Amino acid sequence: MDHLKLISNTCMLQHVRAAARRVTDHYEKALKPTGLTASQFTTLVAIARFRDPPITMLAERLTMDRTTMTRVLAPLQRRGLVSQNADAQDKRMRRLSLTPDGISLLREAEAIWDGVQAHMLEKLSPEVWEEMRDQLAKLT
Amino acid sequence: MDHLKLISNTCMLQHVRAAARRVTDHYEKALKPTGLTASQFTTLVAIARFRDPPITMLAERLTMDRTTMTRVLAPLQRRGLVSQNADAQDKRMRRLSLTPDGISLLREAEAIWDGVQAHMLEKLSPEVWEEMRDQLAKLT
DNA sequence: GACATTTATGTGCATATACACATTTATGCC
DNA sequence: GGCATAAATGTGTATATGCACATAAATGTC
Repeated sequence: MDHLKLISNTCMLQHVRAAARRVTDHYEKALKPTGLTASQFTTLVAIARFRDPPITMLAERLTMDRTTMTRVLAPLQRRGLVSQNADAQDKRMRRLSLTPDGISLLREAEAIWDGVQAHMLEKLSPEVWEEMRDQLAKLT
Repeated sequence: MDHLKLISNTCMLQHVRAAARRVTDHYEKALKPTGLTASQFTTLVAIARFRDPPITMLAERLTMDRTTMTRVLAPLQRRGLVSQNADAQDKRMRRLSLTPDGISLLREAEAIWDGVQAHMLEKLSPEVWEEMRDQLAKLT
């Protein structure tokens, strides 16, 4: 097998990114009724889970660049789903929280997630996915 | 475990995308001397491997949207690494090929790839990666 | 041979991604 | 207290990603 075929067939960069595109496609099509993108859904979940996180912490939790996080938040704030408030102690920090509309839309999206996630798990089985997730976590 | 934690911990969308960002980061930092991005490197490899492919075929091979492929090609053509030529039989098709500069830069990038890929395989082992790649391929 | 359909491609738009650089506020040290 | 440093955030720029829509060339049908 020549070198180019070796790269095509085994390159981690290519295969992990292609898988991410395919997975994104599935979830975004399902989430379409909410108008949320993949990044936006993930962000809403993280804000709800981590209770008023500042932007930098949110970015770290999602393994996302801090400045990317800022851009992802923009359409969410424009839609009135997320609000920012300066921290009382440290005025540099902007703590993020879901608005009532954000909470309500997230509930709707969570129900959709249940369905897509179940559908995706059928392709692998929950056990294989759990194992894969742990392996993916090693790619740091 | 509440629903938000379940999503955070198991969501395929989040974990596969986060892994893709991390992997991209590793490869792009290594490829920096070539000035190639992740998508650009992958694209050069595919053009070299599939011998003058038209854009749509290239996009299919890389599981990438056709219009995304068009945009990825733009900076490569601007740099004079890739050229387009209308097919002799079917004038709708634009067949892609590497220029001498493109061939030369790809050779340089391939050498870098060997190093990064080996480094990434150390995190998993080649066997685990091969298994993971096959599982990722099921996520269609 | 004319016309509807299909196929290959491009473009406008919105968001995703991250680097380099700039700004504001907090902290540490003397 | 004053100043160097660090920390949290934003902005300009370039590429990545894909949808909706548009165009041009080939193909099929009558």
